Parts: sequence; C-alpha cells; structure tokens
Amino acid sequence: MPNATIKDVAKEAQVSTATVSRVLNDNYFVSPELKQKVMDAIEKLNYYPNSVARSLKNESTQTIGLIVSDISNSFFTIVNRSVEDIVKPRDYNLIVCSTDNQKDKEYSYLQLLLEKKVDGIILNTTGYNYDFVASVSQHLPIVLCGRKIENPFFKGDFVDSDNQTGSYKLTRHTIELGHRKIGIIGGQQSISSGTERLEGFRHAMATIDIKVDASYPYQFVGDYNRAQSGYEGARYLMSLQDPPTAILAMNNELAIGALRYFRTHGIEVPDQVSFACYGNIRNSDLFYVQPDTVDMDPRVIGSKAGEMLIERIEYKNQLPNRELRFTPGLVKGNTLKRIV
Amino acid sequence: MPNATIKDVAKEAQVSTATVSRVLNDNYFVSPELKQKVMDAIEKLNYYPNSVARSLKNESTQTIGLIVSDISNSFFTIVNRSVEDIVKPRDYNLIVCSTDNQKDKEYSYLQLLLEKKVDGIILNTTGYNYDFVASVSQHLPIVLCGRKIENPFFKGDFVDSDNQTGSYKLTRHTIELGHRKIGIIGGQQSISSGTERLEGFRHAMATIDIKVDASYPYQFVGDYNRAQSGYEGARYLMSLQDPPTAILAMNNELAIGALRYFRTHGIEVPDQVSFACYGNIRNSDLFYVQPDTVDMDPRVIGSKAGEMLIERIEYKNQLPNRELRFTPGLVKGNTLKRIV
DNA sequence: CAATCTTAAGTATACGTTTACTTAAAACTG
DNA sequence: CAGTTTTAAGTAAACGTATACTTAAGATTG
Repeated sequence: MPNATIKDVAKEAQVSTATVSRVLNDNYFVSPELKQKVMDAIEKLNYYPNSVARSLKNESTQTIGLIVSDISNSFFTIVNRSVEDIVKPRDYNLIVCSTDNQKDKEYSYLQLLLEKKVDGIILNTTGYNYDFVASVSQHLPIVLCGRKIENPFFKGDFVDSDNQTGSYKLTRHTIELGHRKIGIIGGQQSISSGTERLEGFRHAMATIDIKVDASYPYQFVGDYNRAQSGYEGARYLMSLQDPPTAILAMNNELAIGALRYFRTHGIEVPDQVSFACYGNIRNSDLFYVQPDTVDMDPRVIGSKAGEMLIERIEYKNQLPNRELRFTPGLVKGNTLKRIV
Repeated sequence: MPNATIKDVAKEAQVSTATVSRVLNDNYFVSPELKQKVMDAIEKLNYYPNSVARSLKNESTQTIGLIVSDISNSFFTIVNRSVEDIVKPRDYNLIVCSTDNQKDKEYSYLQLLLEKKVDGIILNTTGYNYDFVASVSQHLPIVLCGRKIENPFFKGDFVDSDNQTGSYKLTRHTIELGHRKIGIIGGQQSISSGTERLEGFRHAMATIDIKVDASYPYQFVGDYNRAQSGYEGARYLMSLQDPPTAILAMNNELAIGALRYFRTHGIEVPDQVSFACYGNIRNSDLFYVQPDTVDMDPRVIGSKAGEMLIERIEYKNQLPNRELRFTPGLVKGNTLKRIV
C-alpha cells in the first residue's frame, strides 16, 4: 500500500481535503468534532504529509545548502554540525556538498541547489564562480563563509575570522621572539582568506623592513585542502640553502602536513625550526608538540552563518550586505621559540 | 522576475509543454527544428527545471538521507564524504543529520526524511527505534551502518567492520604480550558494535579463563560519541586499587578521551599502562604516542554503504537482506608493551 | 421577521512537471 | 488512390498540497 494522501484522509474522515489541510496546519478554525475525526483518520491511515507537494505549493523547501571545499576537513565538519544545530530547531535541513575547490563542482552544486529550490545557501566558495554566485545571490539568500566574493553585485552576508589581523598578530609575535627569516606556507590566492592572511603577514614583515613580494625567498603557496601540500611546503622551505628559523602555516590542513614533514624527517620543533599556524587543529592537545595558533572557532562561525542565513531567508533577502569578522587571538603552544 | 517555467519556454518556442519536457528529458523523438527552438527559448529565458515539481511527478527526489550519531565525529565525517563521492555521479544528494544518539532526534529525523520523500537512508542508528526503523524499512531502502537492528522484520542491508573478530584479535594480542589485567572502555550496549566488541573481548579473555561479566572489575561503559566519556573511563580504571596493566578503548572517540586523561595526568603510556583502541584515529601519526589500533577504514565503509543503497534503490527495495563485514587487521603502534 | 452579516466547511484551482492519450498529417500498401 | 499504418506533436490529467473563492446555515439587526 502506497502512502495515504490528504484525499484518503478526507474520505476516511468524511470531510473535504481543505479541512484536513486546515487541521494539519492549524491555521484556520475547525470545529472540535471535525478536528477529532480528522485526527482519527490520520492515525488510522498512518498518514504523514508529503513535503515535496507541500514545497511545490508553498515555494519553500525548508532546506539549506551547505557548500564547502571539503566536508571532511575538520574545520568544516564542525561548521556543518554548528549550522545543523542552529537550523534544525527552525525546521530547516541541510544538503551538504564538497567542491574540492574545483570550479566545475561548485558550479554544478550551485545549479543543483537552485533546481532543488533550497531556501538558502551557506557557501565556502572556490572563488572561481564569482559572477555566477553574484547572479544567484540576487534571488537566493547566501551567506559566504570564510571566502569573500569579488563581484560588487553580490548580495548577501559574509562571515569569517579577521584574517589580516590574525595573521598580522601571529607574524608580529613571531618577530618579537627574534625571528627574521620567517617562512610562510600560504593558501590559494584565489581565495580571500588566502590573500588576506598573506596581507597580514606582509604588513607585519614590513614593520621590520622586510618586503614580501615575488622575490621573497621563504614563501610557498599551498592548497588549503590538502595536508600533503603543507608537507611539500615544509620540505621546500627546510631544503633551502639558508632555511627559515620559523614557519607559519596559514591553515589547519597545511599545518598538519608541515608537522608531518617535521616529524617524519626528524626536524626538531621548535629547536630546529619554530612553527605556528592559523586556525585550531582538532585534538592537537594530543600531538607530539602543541602548535601555537591563531584561534578560530568553527563553532562560532558556523552558528553565526546559520543565524544570518535564516534571518536573510525570513526577510526574503531584503537586507543590506553584512560582514561579520571575528577578531582572533593567539593561543600559546610550545612550537614557537625565542631566538637570540 | 521569478523563474521561468516550462510553460514560459513553451510559449516562447511556440510549442507545447510536452515538447519542451521531451527535449529536456531527451526521451522521445523531437524534430531538430523544434528542438532548436526549445533550446533557444531555454537559453533566452535562462530556464532551469524545478526539481520539486519533477520529484512530485516522478516520485523520486534523488536525495539520500544520512543519519549518524554525530557528523563531527571524524569517522562519520569520512563516511559522509565517501558516500557523497559515490552517490554524486549518480545524481544523488545527501541530507545529513546528527542524532547525538538520542532516540527522539533519530525518530524525528526519520520522520522528516520520510516526509521529504528521500529515496533511501544510510543509518547509523541509535538502536532505540528498532520497531520504527523496521517499519520504515518495508517501504524505503535502508542501509544500516555500524549498528545493527534487533527487529527481525527489518528489511535492508548492513555494513560494518567485523567487530567481534577485531576486538578478539586485539584482546588476544594484548594477552599474548603478557597482560592479564586488561581494562576495557566500551560503548553503549544498546548498539550492536558495542555488544559485539565486548563479546570479542569476552571470548578472548575466556581463552585465559577470565570471565567477563558484571563482576569483572576492569570494565567501564562509556559513550561512543563523547571523548569525555573515554576520559572518565581512563580515570576510573586507573584509580582502582589494583589498576589494569592495559586498557582497550572500543572506539576512536573513547580513545581520544583516554589518551587525554593519560597525558594530562602524567600517566606514561605504555610504561605505566599499555593502551590500544578499536578504529583509526585521524592524524594520530602526529600524536605524542601512536596507539595500536584495530584498523577500520571509514572510506571503505562509506563507499560500500553508498553503493549498496543505490543498488537497493534501483531494485526498488526488492533485494534480500545483505550483510557486509570487513575483517579488520591490527595496526602496530607504540602503546602496547610486553610485560613480564 | 426580512435583511444583513458572520462563519464553518466545501469546491476547485494552482504550484511545475511528466506522460497517457489523442490527433492530424505523412508514409506506406495492395 | 482509398485504406491502413506510422509518427510527430499537442491536449489534458495527474502527482499531493494549500488556499482563494464560494456556499449554506446560523447569528444579528432594526
């Protein structure tokens, strides 16, 4: 037996479908007797509503898309969970998508969510589809998470840590510990956090008159989503003729790769090289060293993104663009050492 | 301007909606001229199909529900990703739900996915809603993941590591290293993997004539989803008058908690107590010790679950119940030490 | 108490698709 | 070439719900 529909319930209760619908939605007066009859019929037929039909009629799916570079990155894992915790009580669900930072995948997921008529999207964009994202944003509530979009026509919100300040703080701190040859393993420059963190680094280095440009020797551009690329960055920097005395990894994945390189190659941290990174690393309290980090809580970012998106949905996207930046602090570890 | 519909396209191309639909689905001959006109109209109006309407008509949403205890547990994070990678090419999407192992949450998510008319569910069940799950399984393809269901009427598949064997192997190995006082931090007994792993432990202990029952002193029942509970387990066991010489944690979260306890309380592993756990721990190669583990790859489990579910969907749930068990091996670390 | 207002419930349409059924014209056939 | 078959395209119904509109009966009014 296929599922009962509202018609079956109506027939069973000897009322019209309108009455059944009214009982279900409790948005119109129905006499107690009929209400009871409907309830009984629902019970008897084991009826439950069909959301698809409801969505078609209501033009709202109560579904939110979450597009991130990689849901198995522990940062996004927590973001995912935090968003879920925020939206579930408001009766929203999450469709989760990983782009692997590929333009095509992001594009096709956006298209798909559009077709699925999601009510809104939380997007950690690749940065490559800015025009398309901007165009989608005209009609669909979007909160960008961690990565800004270039297009001035973009409509929506943005949540992130204050990358430039965080990176500046971290670099300044490293400088104050006496370091001058400071290596950086950065992320893609197509991504706002990639450029902003580099910018913070650059500004801090400028305070000691070191110019960070194409000729800066201690720079490696990695991929935020591949720990392996942090590994390669560490190898590159440590293989230089005159290696840096400190290395800063610009996100958690890169940091994991770098630490892996150090460990597997017997490079003592911080005795042989100091180290720090942007962003907390899950369970790093159990690591063989405790990296000094720029604190960035995915929980807060996820919750805020969820809240902002729901607001935007409720206001039918009729809100000014908003930007929320969390100013990060430094968390002391034992991988940054003063040098003389 | 709201989105164009198939009617708008039909009008623009001066054909019927049927023709447009046929062009879209490419499932019926349409003359090249008309086809071109339709394509042009689609292009011009920036039309894309409405999945909700399509789903209503087709009775298929191309959506799969993934219900797990906690999506931020690194094991499920990887499962999630693996499932996504399997189902995406088949045009399925994932709605992800975390139950926190609570009966009510699982129930309401199941109900919700039912209403959303998902095409199938991958379920890491709490174990509490077995009757409901069994009843849902009659009509909707379900693949259980990691936790079996009691009800004999359940219809569907089951994927897991071979818990009993894995746990037996691990315990036997520990015994062979000379341990006799072996502590176990287990999971909920409402969960099949909880009981099975305990059972493997029990069998192995029986080989040295130690009976593991309610009176067994070195047992702590924890919560698979809370590392904190592994911490408490380790504290409990190490605080005993005559503490165990080895402790086995029955999943990755419990293991993390236990290691945390050891580390923060200066308990040397393996000198003061040996340790091992069931299931890989993410990035444990960077930990201060490398736990000996029973290998369990979430990638394989996720992929298989995805594949089996899709098969089950394609065969309209007309398949015998299947059970897939991965026989796990031991991975050597440095936390298990021979004692004399 | 006739005229008007209120209201509980029903009728029927719409949401955007897909497709069974229909139709008209073209292509065969003997 | 009249009769039959094929076929490209159109018409209209259906998926399950929500609700604007309608209706009939009861309540209210002067």
